[in-house]
Amino acid sequence: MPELPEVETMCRCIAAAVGGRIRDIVQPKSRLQSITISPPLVKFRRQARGRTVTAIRRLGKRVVLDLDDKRQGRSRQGVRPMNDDAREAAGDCIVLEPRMTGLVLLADPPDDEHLRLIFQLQGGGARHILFWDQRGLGVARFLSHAQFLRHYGPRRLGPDALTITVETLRQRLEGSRRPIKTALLDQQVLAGIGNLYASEILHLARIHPALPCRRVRGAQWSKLHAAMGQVLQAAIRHQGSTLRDGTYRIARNQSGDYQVYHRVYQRAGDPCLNCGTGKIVRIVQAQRSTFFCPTCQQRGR
DNA sequence: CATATGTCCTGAGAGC
DNA sequence: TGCTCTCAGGACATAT
Repeated sequence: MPELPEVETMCRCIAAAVGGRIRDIVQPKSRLQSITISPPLVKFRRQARGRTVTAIRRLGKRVVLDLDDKRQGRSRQGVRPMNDDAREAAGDCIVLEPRMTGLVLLADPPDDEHLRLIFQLQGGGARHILFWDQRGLGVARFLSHAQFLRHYGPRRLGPDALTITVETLRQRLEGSRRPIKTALLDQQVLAGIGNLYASEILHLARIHPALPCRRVRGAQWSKLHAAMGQVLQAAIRHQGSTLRDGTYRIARNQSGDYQVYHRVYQRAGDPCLNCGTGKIVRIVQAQRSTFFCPTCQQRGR
């Protein structure tokens, strides 16, 4: 399940595709249901053909391919630098949402049967961008700038989890009755955190996942904010987490590393690596597994 | 308005 | 062996 660190890794791995011009978009024949392509492929292809990828950005858990202006042709295009604020694009773009099992790669998909979409390129440093997705819950969208704002504007997507300030984080959550873990998963609150990293972050911050946001105290906001940065940065350094199901990979034979450093996720029954006395527990919140240490993460403090 | 639940999808694993 | 069932969860739609 690609979250911020995995999607950041994908973006870095496909950066060579910047400068490439989209020749065509091909959907391999498959016995499986098609992923969601919006607008439908015929129109998508018509709009994307001939456009140059000017930048590749991460937007929360999504990959964005910025495109040059159609009317302008290809010669005057400079390469737009990667930008921290994901909402700076001015033109059309393609957004790829990996959701549960999607991967965006330049080559070596885990297998061919789940290859969903091929963006054929010319020029630039890559021949194509591949969208591979085992379960097929992923989405590919072609969006005008106005559509992009409608889909992914500040009302739909909160500030990025890597760059949000502690003040903003606090502002957006304090007073809410929701459990802190559920709130961290809400992409309107902040973008990028999913089920795995929510558990890891709360464990590092030593906050009980069921603690209502309004009960989080002053010092805990700083701890939470710091833990978010630490966990996400470390996970990026290790190129994300490849879980037991082995779905996420950087290429066919290359896994992420960060699963080795998980302290709670999928470790129910194991001793806590902080205190050594507690056993990691699994609970269910909003239909999702949460893992935590009842000793280190008490509701009170 | 805030929060909760159902739905999509595939493959793995359990149980009979 | 081979069938059916359940489960995993990101994002969105719908319900309370």
